Amino acid sequence: MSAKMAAAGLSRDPMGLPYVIVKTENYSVAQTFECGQCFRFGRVSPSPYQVEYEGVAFGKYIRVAQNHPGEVIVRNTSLSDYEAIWKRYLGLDTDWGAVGRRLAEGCGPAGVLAAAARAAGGIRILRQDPWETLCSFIISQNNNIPRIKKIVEALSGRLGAPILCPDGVTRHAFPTDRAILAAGAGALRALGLGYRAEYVYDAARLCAEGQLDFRAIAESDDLAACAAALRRVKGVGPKVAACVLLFGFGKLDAFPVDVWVRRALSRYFPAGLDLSRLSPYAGVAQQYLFYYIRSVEGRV
DNA sequence: AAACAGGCCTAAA
DNA sequence: TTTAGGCCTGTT
Repeated sequence: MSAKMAAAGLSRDPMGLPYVIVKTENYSVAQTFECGQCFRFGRVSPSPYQVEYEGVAFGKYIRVAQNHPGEVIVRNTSLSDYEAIWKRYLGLDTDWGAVGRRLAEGCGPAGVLAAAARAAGGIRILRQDPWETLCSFIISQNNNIPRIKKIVEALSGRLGAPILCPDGVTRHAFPTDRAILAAGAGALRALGLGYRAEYVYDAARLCAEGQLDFRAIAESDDLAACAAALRRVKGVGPKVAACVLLFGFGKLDAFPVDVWVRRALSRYFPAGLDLSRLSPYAGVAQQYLFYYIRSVEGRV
């Protein structure tokens, strides 16, 4: 994976934004940001690029653009921020070819998983901020993606640190645990979280009290233990815990089972699916399946 | 207008 | 250990 700034003196694109071009393989920016793993990115349209998404992560505003599957353009970033943040966030430090080969050998050339991999193989699992991921997927429960996005934006806009962006718009970071704690559960309810307000508040409380050790989770290889740690937060069950491990910690073997995946499993694998065949990348297969059945059902 | 949305909690078998 | 209701809120 190579990243380079444009040559010296050309470090800004025609719109005046500093950018980095990354060579890669079979990367779909659209699938990656539309597959439901993150809630703060949206399509930029019109755009001089074939596809372009914009959003906030790790307290910074970026745009991610693409003209073909072999190249990703990260806009509004310095090279050092790319190396320190975006390379990892965008999954550009992972050998996805190896992931694909392992999944292919686990599920064979025919069958639904192979079809799903063909349809959704451009997806990259993002490595999002664990705290933001935890809150976002608590909010996601019994909820739909447009409203999840709306709530996360409301939370950020009200409680997150402002970010002045090059287009003159002020955007906002995702709020810290302290900010949520200070706001109180009532304020969260007023922002539209509904009964999830108490859950997010509880997450903030545990974090602020040091009862939730993200570093320990990040360093552990014991998925069950990691999930158990996350489930100490009220409102975090098996599905949300798995999502946080997959999308917030890059634990690619975590396998969230939601209504869609449950549907896919019962429809396509009535006899059951042996997840160990997909290990240690079962979560990637999960995301392919999720994307696949939703596209079959016309939801994407 | 009843049901549903990338679940989870509590109570009860 | 598994199962039944209830839950904020917006949309269809």
